[in-house]
Amino acid sequence: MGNPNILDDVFEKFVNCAKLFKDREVLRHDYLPEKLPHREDQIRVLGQAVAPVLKDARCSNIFLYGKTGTGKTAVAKFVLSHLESKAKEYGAPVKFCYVNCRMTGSEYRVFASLSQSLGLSIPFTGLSVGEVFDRFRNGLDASRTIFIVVLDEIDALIKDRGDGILYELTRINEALHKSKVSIIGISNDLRLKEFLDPRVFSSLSEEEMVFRPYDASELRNILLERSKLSFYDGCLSEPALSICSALAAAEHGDARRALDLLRVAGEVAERNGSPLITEEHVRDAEKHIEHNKVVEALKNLTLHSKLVLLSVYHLNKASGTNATTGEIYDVYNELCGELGVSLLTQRRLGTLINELDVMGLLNSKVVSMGRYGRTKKIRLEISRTLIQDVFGSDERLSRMIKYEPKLLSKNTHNRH
DNA sequence: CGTCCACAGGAATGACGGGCGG
DNA sequence: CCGCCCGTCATTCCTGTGGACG
Repeated sequence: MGNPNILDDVFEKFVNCAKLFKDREVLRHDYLPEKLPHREDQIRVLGQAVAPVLKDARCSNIFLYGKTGTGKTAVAKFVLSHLESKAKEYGAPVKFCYVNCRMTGSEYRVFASLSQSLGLSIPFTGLSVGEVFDRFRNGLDASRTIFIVVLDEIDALIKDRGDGILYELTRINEALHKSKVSIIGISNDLRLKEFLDPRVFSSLSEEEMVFRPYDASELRNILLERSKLSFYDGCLSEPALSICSALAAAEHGDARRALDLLRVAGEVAERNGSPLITEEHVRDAEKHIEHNKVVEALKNLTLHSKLVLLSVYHLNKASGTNATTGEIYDVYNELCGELGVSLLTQRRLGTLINELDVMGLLNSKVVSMGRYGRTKKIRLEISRTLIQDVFGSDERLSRMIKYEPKLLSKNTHNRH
């Protein structure tokens, strides 16, 4: 078989080159450090807010706002884990449950997850939401605890499912005799209140905390702390550290982003056999991360979404101008015909286009062409070559890349 | 100034695979 | 095994609309 020397080389290089990583885990964003620099105030305030539970009282419901990577989740977990150990010390019957609403996905699973943390077993599916809620309530009351529910990324749940779950939760205390519930809501979206029933909102944010984005120097400190744990001494160059924090600061002060950059930069450096992480490696890392995200997104699309993208691909190439929904539908129709695939409605196509827009693969904006109607102008947001690269490996799709839609030639009645 | 195009995008309603309790 | 409910994807039907044209 083949040529073992090649692999030998790779392994050899890996083992021999200076090791950079002491502990890679530290740079993951779900790692909870012992210190959260620049969040001392928030920790203190949140700590004060939840402290009453140690004296058997319910604490206020609290809402944490802030963009991604501003430390909301970290602060909440940090405070609660300390609270938990304090509670043990005092023998206070406190329990908490952390749920990430976006990951969890639905009301049903949120309640299932809450119930499980109480030791109740809830089937994956099969029950009505009401039934799960009842079981949760009963189980909770029986457990005689003060229960703190952390609902992270709550905006994701509310935006497409409404505030029913929160309404139920805010009222649950009325039905409890031996237990109490407090809610800590975490939202990335500052406009969340607009989506909420005002009654729910006011009961939910008895207290509010806003997390400002980190600035470059704060990010720098955070990275410095973590890099001490994750890399061996002297492996990280000053300029690399600075550029990491600057890049992440430019992107709404996202610490998560900064940590990702640093970790990937480390991996790049390691692969290059460099004993030092340099500015260059960080820049490579930036491209790398972006590229990977897009490729992953492209690969995971459904066939129809891919065909929509390809339709835009063809239209943009042919006319040089932006495509409209109608044109896309025509070309998409043709591609489906070529592949012998049943086609979706135009209505459905509209939502697919919006989804692709949100993912940043397309750019669409509504424009009115007056007498000639109202539509969306759609443009590809990613390079054509990337589409060719990713879709080219699929036999059917690569045929559709080469295919020249007939409609393009006769469909040249473009005004203005 | 009203008309009317070419859609946008909300609401209601299936169809369907998965999974439950009984 | 049946009847039921879940969540997801899709269709059907629908009302809404910015602005160039006449």
